[in-house]
Amino acid sequence: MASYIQVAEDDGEEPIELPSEDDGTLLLSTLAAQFPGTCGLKFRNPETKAIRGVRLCEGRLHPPEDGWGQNVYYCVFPKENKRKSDDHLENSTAKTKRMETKMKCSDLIILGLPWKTSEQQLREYFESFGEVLMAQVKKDSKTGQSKGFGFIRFANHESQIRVMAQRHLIDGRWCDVKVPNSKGAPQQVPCKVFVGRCTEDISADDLREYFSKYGEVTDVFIPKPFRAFAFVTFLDPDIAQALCGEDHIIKQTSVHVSEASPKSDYQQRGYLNQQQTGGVPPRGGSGGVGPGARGGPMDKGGYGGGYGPPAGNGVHPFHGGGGGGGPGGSGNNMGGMNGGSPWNQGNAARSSIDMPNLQTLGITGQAPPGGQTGTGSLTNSLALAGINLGALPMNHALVAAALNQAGWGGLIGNLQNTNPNGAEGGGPGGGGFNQAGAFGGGGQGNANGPPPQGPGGTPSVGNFLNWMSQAQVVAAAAQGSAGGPQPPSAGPGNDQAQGGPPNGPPQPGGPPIVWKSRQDKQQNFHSN
DNA sequence: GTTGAGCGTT
Repeated sequence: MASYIQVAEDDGEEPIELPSEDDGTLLLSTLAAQFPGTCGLKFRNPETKAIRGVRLCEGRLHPPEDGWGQNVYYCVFPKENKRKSDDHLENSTAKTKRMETKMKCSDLIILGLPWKTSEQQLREYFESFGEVLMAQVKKDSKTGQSKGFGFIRFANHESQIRVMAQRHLIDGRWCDVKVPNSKGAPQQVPCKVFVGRCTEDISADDLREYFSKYGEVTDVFIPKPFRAFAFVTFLDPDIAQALCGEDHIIKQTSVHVSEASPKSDYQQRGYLNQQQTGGVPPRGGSGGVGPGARGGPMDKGGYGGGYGPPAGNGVHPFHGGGGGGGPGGSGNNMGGMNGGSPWNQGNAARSSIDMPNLQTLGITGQAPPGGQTGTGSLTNSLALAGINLGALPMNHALVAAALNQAGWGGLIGNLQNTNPNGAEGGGPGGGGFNQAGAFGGGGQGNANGPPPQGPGGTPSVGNFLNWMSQAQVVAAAAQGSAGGPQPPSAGPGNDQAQGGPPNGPPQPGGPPIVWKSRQDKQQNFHSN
C-alpha cells in the first residue's frame, strides 16, 4: 500500500510523485534517484506558514506527524559553505576549524556486491548520491567473473559521507561501503553535539532548522521535562566537531554548543596513544545507563539487541565493558555490544559519554551569588555532603559521571541522610570508571525508588543525580534514532526512537526474520 | 557452472 508523495525540486517546479515504503517513510535513495544530490526534504507548514524540515534518519525520510498528506515537498540540497551572516557570536577558531573541514574524497570500497552487478550498474546506483568519478567492479582476470567487490569515487565529499553513512541495497544484496582497509567503522568522530543554555521555547524544530544551515541534521533531542539543554546530531561529524565551542543565537537566546562526548578529556589523559587510524572509535563502554543496559524498552534504544562484534570486555580501556549496573541497573550486559558495534553511531546506550559539562547548565563549582539559602543547587547540596566540586581537579562532567557510576550517589545520599532509596544502585555494578577506562562499566544509580526529596523541600543530591540520570536515560533512549547505518534486518531492539512502527526487513513485505548470519540475511534478499 | 570474507592485474 505504497502511497505517493509529491516532491518538487524547488518552488514553482512541477512535482514528481515518489512512492513511500510500507512503513510510511520515503527512502532518501528513492528521492535521490529523481533529484540527484538531494540531501533532504522540506515543506511549508500550512498552519505556521513556516518552512519545516522533514526528519531524515538512516536514509529514510519520515512523514510529518499527520502523515505526508497533500503537501508538496521540496528538495534540500547541500549548502556549499553558504553561510548566513547572522552569526555574530561566532568564535573565530571554530570558524577556522570548520574551514579546515576536510573535503577530500577517497576511493571507497563496496563489499558484498552481487556477482552479476556490472560497473555500469554500480555507477548508476551511486550516481543518485552525487557525481561519480570512478566505478570499478573487481573481476577475475581470466574468467571475467566479478569478485564481489568494487571501488567507487565521488566528486564531492558530501556524497561520500552520505554513502558511507548507510548500507546499500544493490541488485538485491546489502553492501557495505567503506574507506578501504579501514576496519569498517564508518564514523570516527561523534556526530552529536550538546547544546546548552536552551530555553523552553526553543523547540526541536527550531534547533533543527537553525543548525541545518551548517549541515544535515539527523536528529534533535530535547529531554523532557525541560532540562535547558538538547542534543543535535549531524550527518557529518566534521560539522558537529566544528560547531563545538561556539555560541549561537536561537530565538534570541544564546545557546552554547559543546561536545556531547568528553573525548578531549581522555585524550588529554593520554589514553589515545594507541588509537588506530580508521578503527573503531574508542568509545566508552556504554555501560549502565540507557535502555539497553537497563533492560528498558528496546523500541527506544536503537540497537540494544546487539548487532556487530562485541567489543566490551573490560580490558581495553576504551571498550570498557558494559557494566550493566548494580541494583538499579538490572542491565542485560549489552553495553559492550553497543559500544563496539559498527552501527553505534546512534549510540543507543551511551551514558556518561553524553554528559555535558555542568558549566553549560549554569552549575559551577563556586558558591552561587546572592547568598540565597536553600536553593538546592548542586553546589549547596554537595557542600552539605562535604564535597566541593570546584576543588576537584576534574572536569565537572566527569565528576558527575563518577558520582553516578561509582555509586557515590548512594554515599552522598547516606551522608545527607536523605532518602537512600532513590540513590541506590550503581555501586556494585560499577567499577568501570577506574578499571575499564574513563567511562566503561558503571551501573545506573537512582534507577529505583522515588525521587529523593531532601528535608524542607530542598532538592537533595540524590535528587540531582536522579535528575541527571533521567536526562541521560532519555537522552540515550533518543539517540537510537541518530545517525548510524542500519543493519538490514529489524530484529528486536532495532526500532526507531521516535516510536514509529518497527522497521521491517528493508524490502517490503514479509514477516520479521531472525537472522542467523550475514549469509542468511543476504540470501533472504536474493530476488531470484 | 559453485562462493560471500575481504581490500584494488593494469
